[in-house]
Amino acid sequence: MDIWGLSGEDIPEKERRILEAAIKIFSEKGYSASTTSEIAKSAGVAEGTIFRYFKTKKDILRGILIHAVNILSGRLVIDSLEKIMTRLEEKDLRTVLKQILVDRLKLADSLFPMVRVLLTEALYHEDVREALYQNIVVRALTIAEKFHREMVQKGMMRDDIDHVMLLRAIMANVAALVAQRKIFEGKIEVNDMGKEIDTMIDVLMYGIAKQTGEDKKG
Amino acid sequence: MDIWGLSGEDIPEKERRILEAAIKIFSEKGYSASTTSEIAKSAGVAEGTIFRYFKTKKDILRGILIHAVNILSGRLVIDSLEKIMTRLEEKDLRTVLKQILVDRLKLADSLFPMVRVLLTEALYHEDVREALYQNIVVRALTIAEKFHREMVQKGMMRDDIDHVMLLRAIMANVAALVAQRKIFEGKIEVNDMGKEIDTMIDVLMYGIAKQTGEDKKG
DNA sequence: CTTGATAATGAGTGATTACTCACTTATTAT
DNA sequence: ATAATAAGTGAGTAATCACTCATTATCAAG
Repeated sequence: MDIWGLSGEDIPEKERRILEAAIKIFSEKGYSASTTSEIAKSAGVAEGTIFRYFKTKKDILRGILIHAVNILSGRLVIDSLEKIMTRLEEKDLRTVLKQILVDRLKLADSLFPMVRVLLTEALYHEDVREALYQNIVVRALTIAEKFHREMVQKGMMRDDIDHVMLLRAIMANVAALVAQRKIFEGKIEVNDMGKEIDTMIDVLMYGIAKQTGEDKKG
Repeated sequence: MDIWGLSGEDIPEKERRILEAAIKIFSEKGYSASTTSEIAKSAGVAEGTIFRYFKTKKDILRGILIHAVNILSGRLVIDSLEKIMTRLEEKDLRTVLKQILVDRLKLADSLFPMVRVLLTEALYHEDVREALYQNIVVRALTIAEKFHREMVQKGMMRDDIDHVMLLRAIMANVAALVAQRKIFEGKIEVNDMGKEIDTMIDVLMYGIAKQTGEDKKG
């Protein structure tokens, strides 16, 4: 279990410990409300040690954000998404969507602390948004466009919506499900997660309006 | 133009000025990174005056959050939503959805600074989430259930999805559109907002899958 | 105008915080 | 074993911040 997504990389042991501790503390209290002494204690190092690896407190945050964007834009997100979407072969739309959803939900669970820090900073700082946009949104849009084109070609997806709408619709639903699970966990009762995802895909594919034809539930 | 939603209410002039300034500052830099002296300067009062109206800095935030929840759960959100949803009469689903969407988008625009503060706090504090849930989610779910029941009765909406899914699908799409406009404003080009909303409603109603029947675009 | 009460002020204060640096400990080379 | 270098430490510091309070301004009533 690599909760933080900081394994593998060639980061010095101590620096990694500090970053992991910082993600934990920042994610619990927010950046400004967190203190360097707290991070030091949590990382099991002296406060001075922190400043051997990071010039300032802001630098720790920068380190986390760069990492978060790398993880999110790297193999853990885009690559696996691309893999699912390009290895379409004979799979139908429902199967592909379910793969994407289950994949993304697992990811969102494991990366949640990091994403919370990233999300908060993105809410307040244009440069973070710009990095997010360039590294994730642009790439995701490219993949979505390709996916859409192939699915239209196979006659499985509408051709009268563009890929921006498509990506937004999918991501909005994933985000809503994650938000419901993470923000209002336990409050909105969910009987069965598998069934929940199936229903969501159904709504995503066929909408909320009453269908007159009998072409659903393929 | 009442950007903050603090008009009408019976709040002393000075207190309102302080709250408005605090919303502005908190929304720009986040609660912890904002200072009381900054708020005082922006409100045009002495720093000491703030503490005649609010015992602590946390109390200012509390005041804002209470206000935000009141506004969001009060006439500006739930009431207008209820009005649209209950005065269905002969309107079709598309018209109703469009009314809801346009309504909510205008609202999100005007209340954005307040919502940003609320959202950030909700990300980090369980009690804020609880207040949001009890005052907004529960009430919205009640309205959604009623709306769904009536729409099913009219044969305009699917009866095999529950109202939780319905509300989530609608809110997710609204949130995604707002997020795109506010967070990535200008980055993702949008040709025409009216057309954008129409397409979104279409996707919401009929989904992304290719339809075989010819019952769309009613 | 005088008086009493209330509202507003901003210099001052104790607490907290990010960051430094003189010193200690660990590691490596010879 | 010893020297040289690097890594780690934590008490100390200057700056900042939320909050206080003695003083001043504003206002109302007689």
